[in-house]
Amino acid sequence: MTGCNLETIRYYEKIGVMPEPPRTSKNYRAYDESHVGRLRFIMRARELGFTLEEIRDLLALVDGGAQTCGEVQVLANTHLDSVRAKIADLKRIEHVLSSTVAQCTGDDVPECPVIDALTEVT
Amino acid sequence: MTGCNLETIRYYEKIGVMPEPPRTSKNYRAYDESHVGRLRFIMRARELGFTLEEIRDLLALVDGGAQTCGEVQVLANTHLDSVRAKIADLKRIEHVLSSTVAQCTGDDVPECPVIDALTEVT
DNA sequence: CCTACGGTCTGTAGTCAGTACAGGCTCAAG
DNA sequence: CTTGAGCCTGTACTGACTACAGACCGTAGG
Repeated sequence: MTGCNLETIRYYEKIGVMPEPPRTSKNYRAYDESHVGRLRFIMRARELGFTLEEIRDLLALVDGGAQTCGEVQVLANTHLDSVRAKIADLKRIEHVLSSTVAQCTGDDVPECPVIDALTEVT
Repeated sequence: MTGCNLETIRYYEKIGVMPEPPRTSKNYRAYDESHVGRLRFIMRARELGFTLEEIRDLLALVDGGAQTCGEVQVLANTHLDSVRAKIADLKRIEHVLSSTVAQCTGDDVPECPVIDALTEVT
């Protein structure tokens, strides 16, 4: 229903972000709509890059039933900051790498600007 | 000399990207200039986001002594592609997240666009 | 009824790139 | 001689899963 890997769901159960569902007589997990909704919530948050720890915090607010927009906003903004920091990091890497690779001849010669950049003594 | 954590160097030795250095009579590792250069190479490559597996490949080329600019360029471009893919991913996340958070009132009310987006049934 | 094939169950081990000890040896300064 | 710091090995931990092993269960076909 959710497209989530089965073992991932059980992992979520083990670390406590998914509740333990009731069992059938044969000990099979019997999920209902509430579990599906919960799992979708987790999956969407994961897609947005939230860690399971952050998701735990979000869920704690929602489960408490007394979450406020302000509280959620703080969590989301913290995460947004870390996403932006990662983008900045990767852009810096992209810049260095692409300008170095651009100097490659790509030929069958041993001299290579990429190797030079990595070997530099400075 | 390199600023690298000691345990990290030993880890690199264990996984075979750093060579086992000769030992003193008291079994201490005795590094020389070549080790320092090697470690700096690894550290620079790590800073550029290369995985240790990719670094292993780069080092294999260099160690063979017969690396060509073309071969290195292929490895670097593959990595560059993955960096660009990550940037695109994060930008998508940044966009969704920032436009959702922008709708927050930040007030002491339970209604929250972020929670709504994560809970959506669609 | 029997068998084969797929599903679920638990539990453990592996991934990546390190970090953090525990328990022991060695070295230099005071 | 003591103290503190360095090094040694080895193991366990992180996050977010994935991949089995070995056992049980359920259904379809013969």
